[in-house]
Amino acid sequence: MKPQDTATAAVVTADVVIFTIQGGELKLLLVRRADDPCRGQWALPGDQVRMDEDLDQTAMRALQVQTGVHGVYLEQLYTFGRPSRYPIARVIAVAYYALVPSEKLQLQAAGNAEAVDWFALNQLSNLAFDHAEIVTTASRRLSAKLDYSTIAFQFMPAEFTLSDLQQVYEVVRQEQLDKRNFRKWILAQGRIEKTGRMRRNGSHRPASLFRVKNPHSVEIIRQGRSASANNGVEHGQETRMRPVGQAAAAPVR
Amino acid sequence: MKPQDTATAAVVTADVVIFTIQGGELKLLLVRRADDPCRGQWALPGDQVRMDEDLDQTAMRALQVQTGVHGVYLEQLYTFGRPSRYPIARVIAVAYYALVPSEKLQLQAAGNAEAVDWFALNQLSNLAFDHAEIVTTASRRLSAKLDYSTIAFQFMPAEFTLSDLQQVYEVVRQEQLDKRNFRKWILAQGRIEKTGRMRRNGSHRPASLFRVKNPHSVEIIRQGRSASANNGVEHGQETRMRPVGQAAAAPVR
DNA sequence: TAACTTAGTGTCATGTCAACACTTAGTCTG
DNA sequence: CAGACTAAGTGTTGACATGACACTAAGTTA
Repeated sequence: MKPQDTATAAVVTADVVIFTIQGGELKLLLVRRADDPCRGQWALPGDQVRMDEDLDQTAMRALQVQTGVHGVYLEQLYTFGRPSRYPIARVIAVAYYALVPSEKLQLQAAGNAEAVDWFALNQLSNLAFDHAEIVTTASRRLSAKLDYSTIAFQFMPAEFTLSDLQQVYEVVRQEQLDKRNFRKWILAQGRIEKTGRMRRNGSHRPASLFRVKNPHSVEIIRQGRSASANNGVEHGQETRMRPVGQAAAAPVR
Repeated sequence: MKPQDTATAAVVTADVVIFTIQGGELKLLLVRRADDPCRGQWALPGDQVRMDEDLDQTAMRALQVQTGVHGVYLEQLYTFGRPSRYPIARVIAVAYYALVPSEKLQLQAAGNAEAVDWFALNQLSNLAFDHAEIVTTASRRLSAKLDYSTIAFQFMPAEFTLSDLQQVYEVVRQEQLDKRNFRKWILAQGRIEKTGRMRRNGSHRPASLFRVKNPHSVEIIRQGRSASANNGVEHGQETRMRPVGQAAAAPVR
């Protein structure tokens, strides 16, 4: 509430889980630490929040330094502050996650061509600090959000096929989807449209290309079906997850 | 990531939006500030994160100091860190929200009987700092979570009627529900059971009392209907929309 | 005992979801 | 140039969930 004299001045960082889809896998960007706590280990890109900088700005800066990309989806995830998460100093991490379309990927080694690489989600070495936990939280959030928002489009390049899009859902959700049902569902939303062009690659029928009508917005889909009906009158009168406490289920009491 | 010498040591606080249902209204607890930035204004209860204290602990402490209650639902919400949100110093607020059952309400003026009071959500004076924004974020989260989790039970006393429970949904969601459909829906979940006792108050038929079978857990309901498909699912935790950028819709690019 | 008040209960139409297989349009190869 | 190969593309149906809708039951009070 109020900064007292006995203040705990902590270092605050913004760390970003940068996701992309590459080669049919969900990957994220890691940086090999050059400095000492955990030197040599892979860690999430991030930096300290500067004095006159918004948290979002710090996250965006970290994102751009590593990937060079602009204008990608970025959202605050959760704040990690266990005192033991960082040795010696008290460092609190405001974690973000970002989605980068595969097309923008080449920019990877933009800044310093130091040790930066993409890793598939399931083959992560042992990450620095509590970054493994942050990654887990981010993956869950991403997967959940695919269901009830249009966030998946944020992975897509300017033009893509329906199979491409379906693959994004399959890779993130880690389950197979039915082709016909998927197409019906995604087209019924009316959020993508044919570009008119075709992609012909392998030795098979070419695929229609689509674009996202509104690529800069992420909307909520599932319009809150909620606790059964509401209005209507009859006879003129009727009328993360992430609670504090153990891992993710029951709050401490 | 790493604390540098040019470090930004910020003050970090945990502020809590404490919700309860009282008199058919969704209310939250505010404290009148005694100290100077914004002295005299109403603000969310909160305190600085101490050096060896987890963020969750700070939030719980703030909760207990003001309400005296133990064992209520507490969940991290979002972190607010605009440099301008606090004059002079850089103060970053990790916001939490808590749900307190109406039964525990009397404990209100437990600690210091200073200025502490419950306010209906729609009649808030002008709050200190960016606390109005925090409250808005918390309300949205709460309302969303009612839909896809069993969080509503956290408002309930040990025994309650179905009408009581329905009222919680109606008050938070701000819409009327159909009695028959609500009962069907809530009972079909199998998460509450009759205690066998009745409550008789007004001059009308008495109501059966119910209890929550598993009052300490908050579960996800809506089992991910997702993008059409075959097998079952798991589920994450989650929140709702809040991409970096303009208010709440489109991420900055 | 009549009036009042909230508790409590079931059906049906509609929409949504998931399961399911074959045809089309290309390329490649023999 | 015909046959094999590959991924694209396309509808129907049954099961289930949702939401609209009205009257009876069991107390209390006048």
